[in-house]
Amino acid sequence: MNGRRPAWNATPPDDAVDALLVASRALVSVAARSLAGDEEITLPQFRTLVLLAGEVRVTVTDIAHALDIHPSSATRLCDRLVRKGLIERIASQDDRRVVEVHLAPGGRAAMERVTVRRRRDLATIADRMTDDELAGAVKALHAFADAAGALATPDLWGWDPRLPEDSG
Amino acid sequence: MNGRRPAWNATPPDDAVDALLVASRALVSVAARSLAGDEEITLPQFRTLVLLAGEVRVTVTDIAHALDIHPSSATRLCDRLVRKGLIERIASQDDRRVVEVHLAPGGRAAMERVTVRRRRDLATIADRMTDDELAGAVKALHAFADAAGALATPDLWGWDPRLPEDSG
DNA sequence: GGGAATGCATGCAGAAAAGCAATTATTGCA
DNA sequence: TGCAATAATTGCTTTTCTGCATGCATTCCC
Repeated sequence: MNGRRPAWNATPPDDAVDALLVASRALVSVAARSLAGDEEITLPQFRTLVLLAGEVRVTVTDIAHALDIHPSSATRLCDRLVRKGLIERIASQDDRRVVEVHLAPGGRAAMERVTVRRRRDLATIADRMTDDELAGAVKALHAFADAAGALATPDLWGWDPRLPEDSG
Repeated sequence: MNGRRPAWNATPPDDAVDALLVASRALVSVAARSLAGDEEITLPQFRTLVLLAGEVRVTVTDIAHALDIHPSSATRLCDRLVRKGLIERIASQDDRRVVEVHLAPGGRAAMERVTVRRRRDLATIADRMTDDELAGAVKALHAFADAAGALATPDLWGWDPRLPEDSG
C-alpha cells in the first residue's frame, strides 16, 4: 500500500514474486557456498559484517534486531567476531550503556575475501547469460536492492508493521 | 568461456556482477529471516528440502555435494530431518549401497510454510518497485535462475572445473 | 573369485548458535 | 531522590553443524 505502484494495482503479481523466490534460492546457494569454502566465517557472522559495513553506527541491539536474534546471542556473536579480530567494541560517548560495534581492519579484509569468492561464482553464472538478459537483470536487481535496502535499515526490519512479526 | 556471450566479450562486466552481489545480500537477508521466524528449520536443512523438491532422485552423496559438506555431515543432516518427519530414506533398488532421500509430506508442508513467509517478505519489497522494474526483474531473474540452475545440478556443483574448489 | 572402489553409517569431538534467567551499569522520568 | 526502563553481559543449557577416522555392505572390474 505504501509502494510506488498505483492503487488500482496494489499487489505485485504472483509470477513476479515467484521469480524473486527462485532467484533468491539460487543466490542463497551461491552465498552459502562462498562462505563454506572460506576461512571459518559463518552466515550470521558475515551478515553482521555486512551490517557493519553499511551503517555508520551499529549497536549490539541493532545486530540483534537485524538478525532477529536474542540480544545475548548478539553479544556472543560479537564475542566470536572480536576474538577473530574482525570487529571492535567501542563504548558509546552519548550513552555509556551502549556499545558500538565497528568493523576492524581484519573484518574488512575478510569481507573482501568472501566477496571476491562470491563475485567469482556470480560471474560464472552471469557468463551463461546473454548481454540482454544480463542488462535486464542488472537494472532489475538494482531496483530490487534499492527497495530491499529501504526496508533493511535497523529502524524498519523486525518491528515494522509492514512485515508482521509472526503471522505465518 | 563456455557461456552464451560472444567471444569478443567473454567476461561479464563488473557492474553486472556488482548488482548480483548487492541483490544477493538483500535476498540472503530475506531468506534468513523467513527461516528464523519459522519452526526450527535451519538453513542447511532448508537447502536440503529445496534440493529434494527440485530433483527426482537425490542420494546422501548428492546432498553432501550440493551443500559442499562431508558425507557424514549429510548423513547427520538427514538423521535430523528424518527425526522431524520432513524426509524419508528409501533404499535404492538399483544399487543397494545407495540411499535415496525423498521429501516426506511433512517436509513438503514445512517448505510451504517457509515459502509463504518468504513470498510475503518478497512481495513487500516488490511492492516498492514500479511495474516496469518488476516486469524487467521477472524476465531477468528467470534467465538468472536458469543460468544458476544449470550449474546447480549435483553433476556440476562441487567438482566442476568452472568453479575451482578452493582458489580463493 | 578377489581386491579396489563406492555409498553410507557410527563413534568421537569441537565450534557455533540460540534462548532464558539473572545481573550490572546507566539513563530517564516523576 | 528514587524507581522504572534500557543496554549489554554472563551463566547455563540445548541443538545443530561440521569434520575425521573407522567400519560395513555392496558393486565394479581385472
